[in-house]
Amino acid sequence: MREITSQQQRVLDCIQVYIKKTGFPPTRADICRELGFKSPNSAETHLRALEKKDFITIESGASRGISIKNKADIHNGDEYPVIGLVAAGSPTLAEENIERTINCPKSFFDSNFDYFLKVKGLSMKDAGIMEDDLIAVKKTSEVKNGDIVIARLEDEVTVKFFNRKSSKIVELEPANEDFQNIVINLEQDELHIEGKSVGLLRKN
Amino acid sequence: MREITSQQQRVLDCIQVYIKKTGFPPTRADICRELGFKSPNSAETHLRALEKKDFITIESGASRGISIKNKADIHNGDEYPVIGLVAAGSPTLAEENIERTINCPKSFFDSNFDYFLKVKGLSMKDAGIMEDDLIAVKKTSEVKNGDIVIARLEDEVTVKFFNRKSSKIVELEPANEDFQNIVINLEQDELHIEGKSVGLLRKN
DNA sequence: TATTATACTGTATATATATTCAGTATTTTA
DNA sequence: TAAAATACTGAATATATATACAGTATAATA
Repeated sequence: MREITSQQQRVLDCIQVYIKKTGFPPTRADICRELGFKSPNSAETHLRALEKKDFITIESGASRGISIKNKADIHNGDEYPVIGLVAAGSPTLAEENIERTINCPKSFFDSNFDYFLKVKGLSMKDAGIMEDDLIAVKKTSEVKNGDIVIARLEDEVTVKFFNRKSSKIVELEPANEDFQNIVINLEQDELHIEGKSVGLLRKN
Repeated sequence: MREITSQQQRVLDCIQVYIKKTGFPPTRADICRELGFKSPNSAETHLRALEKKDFITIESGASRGISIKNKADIHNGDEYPVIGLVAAGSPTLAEENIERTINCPKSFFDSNFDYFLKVKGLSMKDAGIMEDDLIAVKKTSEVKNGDIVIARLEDEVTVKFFNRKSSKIVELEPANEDFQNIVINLEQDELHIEGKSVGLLRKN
């Protein structure tokens, strides 16, 4: 895909600033006013270019129907996405999995983290992790025994204690006597470590 | 100022959800579609009421010119004190009890809160409250059965479930079978409710 | 070298949208 | 007890807005 041009960047910035200032996106006329264009079609063509390059979406027929994409990427500030325990193997931070975002200082937990994961079930209840709790997840595959990890087994995402038994055996251990350990033979089964828990947040 | 009504709350929520979903505010017709109104004027009057009560601003003449207020409150965070479970009967928020402070948005938990309380012991472990967890405490004496309360009995501060048995009997119930209920006869013993838990924060 | 993308002006228009006016009915406040 | 607020339906309309069409010009591709 072609790179964004400087003028298109100006238009994109203009949209962002406008939303920040007013709370809603600009019209073609608004963009012209902000950037000094004399024809609404100037804004229109730039918008269509930005849409083609996947920086924005344009809702057809709707006034001010501009929406800026890649909001998940812009969490370098302090808006952290909250995602559910997605079963499907879709990339965890995909837009459609983000339930909402939480405003939170970067250094809120001792280690930097990337997103909040909403807990389903009680398999970790003895570790004080209850249903609907939000686990602060740091994306990493470097985990050690005893860490609470977010693991993906085929299409299922699960939160468990990590315990490496040998070079090829890993056990995922729940903290609830009603649940069984999950034993994984790395030669047969695929285990993907999404990250580990660095904190927890509960609202009640 | 008059309180927000339930219907106005529905409209406000609808706007919030719509913006979250699409990236731009709804039209009057959109609100009608979402909430089942049959006349755009239904949405219009609700919007004007919300504007009057200062929940939103409406840009005159602009399409989708709705902006939700109070975003400033969300962004200017505050320093909240962390205090230990102090045994002595000194005022809880006395300077010497403050271990440190945590920077956190005001509306971080659903209800406003006043300080973080660092948990000692495991008497509430089945409620997912572990040692060294930080409970977000809202200072209030208005609690109802089932609330997790911060109570002071003589010189001891404790966190338990609140259960009023009768006009003079209150039980403080732990969430751990190794602990006993604390039965308080209000005619004999003094019970002071410091506040209730509105959330929890764990760093690990 | 032909084609496509970029970067605009200028005009026109169907329709999306805010907004007013006219009603009805219930609840809340003064 | 009268006035105001709430909670709607239904119709009408001025205008805000997206969007197509007709041009001009330059730079980047293929």
